[in-house]
Amino acid sequence: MNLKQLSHMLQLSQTTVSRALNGYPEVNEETRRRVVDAAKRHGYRPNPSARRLATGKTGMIGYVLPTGSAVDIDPHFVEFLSGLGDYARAHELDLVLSPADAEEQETTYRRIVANKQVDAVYVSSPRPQDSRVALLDTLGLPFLVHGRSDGFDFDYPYLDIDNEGAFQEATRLMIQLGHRRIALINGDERETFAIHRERGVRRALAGNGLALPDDQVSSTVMTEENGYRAARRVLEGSSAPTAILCSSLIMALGVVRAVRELGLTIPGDLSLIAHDDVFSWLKPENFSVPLSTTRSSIRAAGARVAERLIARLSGLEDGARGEVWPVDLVVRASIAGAPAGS
Amino acid sequence: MNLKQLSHMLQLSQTTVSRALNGYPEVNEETRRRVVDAAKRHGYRPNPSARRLATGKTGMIGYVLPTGSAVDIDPHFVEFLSGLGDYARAHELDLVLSPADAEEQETTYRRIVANKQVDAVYVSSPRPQDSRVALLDTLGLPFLVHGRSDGFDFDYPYLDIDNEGAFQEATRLMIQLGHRRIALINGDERETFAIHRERGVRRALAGNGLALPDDQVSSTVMTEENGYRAARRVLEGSSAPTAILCSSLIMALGVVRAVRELGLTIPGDLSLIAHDDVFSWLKPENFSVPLSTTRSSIRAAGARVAERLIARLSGLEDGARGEVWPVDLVVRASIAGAPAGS
DNA sequence: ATGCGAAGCCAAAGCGCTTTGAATGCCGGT
DNA sequence: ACCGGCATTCAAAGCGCTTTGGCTTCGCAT
Repeated sequence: MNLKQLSHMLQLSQTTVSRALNGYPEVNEETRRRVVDAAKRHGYRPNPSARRLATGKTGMIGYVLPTGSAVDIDPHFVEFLSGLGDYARAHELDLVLSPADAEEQETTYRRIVANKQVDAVYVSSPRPQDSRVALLDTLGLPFLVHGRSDGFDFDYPYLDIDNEGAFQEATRLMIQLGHRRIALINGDERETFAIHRERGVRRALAGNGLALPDDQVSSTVMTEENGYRAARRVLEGSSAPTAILCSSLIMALGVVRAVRELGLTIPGDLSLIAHDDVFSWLKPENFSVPLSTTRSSIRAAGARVAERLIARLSGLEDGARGEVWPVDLVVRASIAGAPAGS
Repeated sequence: MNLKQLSHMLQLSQTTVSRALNGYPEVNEETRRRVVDAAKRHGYRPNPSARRLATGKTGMIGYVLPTGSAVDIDPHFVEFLSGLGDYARAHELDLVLSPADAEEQETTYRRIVANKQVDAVYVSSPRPQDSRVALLDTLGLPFLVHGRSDGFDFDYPYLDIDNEGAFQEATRLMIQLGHRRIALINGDERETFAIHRERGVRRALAGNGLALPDDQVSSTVMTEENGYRAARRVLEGSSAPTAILCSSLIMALGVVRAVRELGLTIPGDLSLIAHDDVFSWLKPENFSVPLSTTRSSIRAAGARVAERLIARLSGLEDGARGEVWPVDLVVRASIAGAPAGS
């Protein structure tokens, strides 16, 4: 059943039927009712390919997926996707993943713009002065950044959490508990979130006349193994920390392993706070010593990104609004006062 | 730059240019060269929307993403996606994710077929007699199943690993080590892979005159917490197992936690083998006691699925071939002879 | 009576490609 | 000299929608 058949059946022109269905004003309400009704009864659905060709709108949002044999997609991605999909579903909005060489994403972005493959894209894991943001801005493709890219002289729409505030808060708490030697086990230092978190830690320390020595901070891809290595390094160093801030639950697994291997205990010898993106398959309360966390649901962020993207496509949202979510600090058993004599 | 402009520039008809570019035989080789050359020089790329409308082909593959507030996308998905994307990238093949209510995927499948949104789809986490497989078969949309769906009287294309063989092998090894009470901590029992794994365990046990009591098997969503609970349950039961087979590394984390809490040791009191889908962020060799595993890279499977899908679209693969990969059994420190007197 | 704007509808022209059906020129065969 | 056949090429007809520009009709002010 296509438009031609439907309009013929209704004894109307395609123009009128099309307009009736798309909510244009220049059609009699009575007529519109007839049309809408008939369309529903016959299960008419406009052919998206045709509509696309005519309007240039695709009804899809895109994401350029960095790939490569050496590239591992972050497990956070899937959680984000859950939220995004959950929201998008209600709007029958599909998501197009365009795989690209991680080192050469620009051509892919250009391609999807030239081909008008999607109406908008979202960008994740941004870095300062992220080239993708600059590119999208000049290409004019609507986009939304999950995270933030500092250092631009123009505004752009983003959704981020208050990484700096969260880690500042967590650090401050450690300090209040008497900790003086605090280490940071962070994510990839090239990414904005990691930079913000480190800044938060430094701020809190500086506010109390303390510092974060370079050898007390590690910035690597967030795997269990890297968490373990970083923890061993600092804990076996000459001035072992009494508190550690960690950027992910997965790294925290490694930290806990290192602590155990060294015969130390949490929170007796070491206090630990990690960031929790909220996974269903790994929960901080289920660590052998329940983990204190800075918590923010990445899934909720996914839903919000979908929501804003959809708003933007339907013209409800414009401008380049940045949105920053506060982060919860959840205290559990993994922190305590600094060990005496430290 | 569109076809019209290009053909005008070449003083040729759109027909000929189109044919030259698409490799049709009825065009002079000399002409073809000219056309191809000019197209490249001017960076001409056929508009996919137009091509789609004309041919019905989209150049995209699809995946119906089950969503819902209670639905958690499996972290395995992202690893699979890495492989898929990595392969698809080389072919400029995009992937369309269509979110659907987990309980009502059929309408979504029907929609993407009716709209001709993709050329083929892949299906994952199949169950026996999976309705999606039956549906796709009748709808005539090319598809490939990652995993297997037993119980159909027709053939369909799939890529699966030998779950039964892997767990049979692992169980047999436990038996050879003297274990007699073996428990299974499995994934969702409704999914084929879990059924096959359980079957593998039972086969091996039966082959040695042993059985798998119902209270020694647990089948739940593969989270750390569920692994922990299942482990506690069996280990605190009246006839605690001396060996456990576990369906995922994440669950194994929970098992290890339970073991530790109960004051037991691996492999002294308990031998453990888990299935490893190969994640970059959590490796079996990094468990406090290195974990023996049945290993199969889900990422490689993703790449292979992409490869076969592409072959199918270009007409290179037909038929309904099932492909089953063997699984490696990797022995590490987590297994040992059954404790004396057990 | 005349003019005019608003409401409502329509025919037809795209969107940019593929593909059908036909035309042209050139060859060897009879 | 004439014809069927092959190699090339082209004009035009879709694909199914949106949108432009126009055409009626009707009510109301002039």
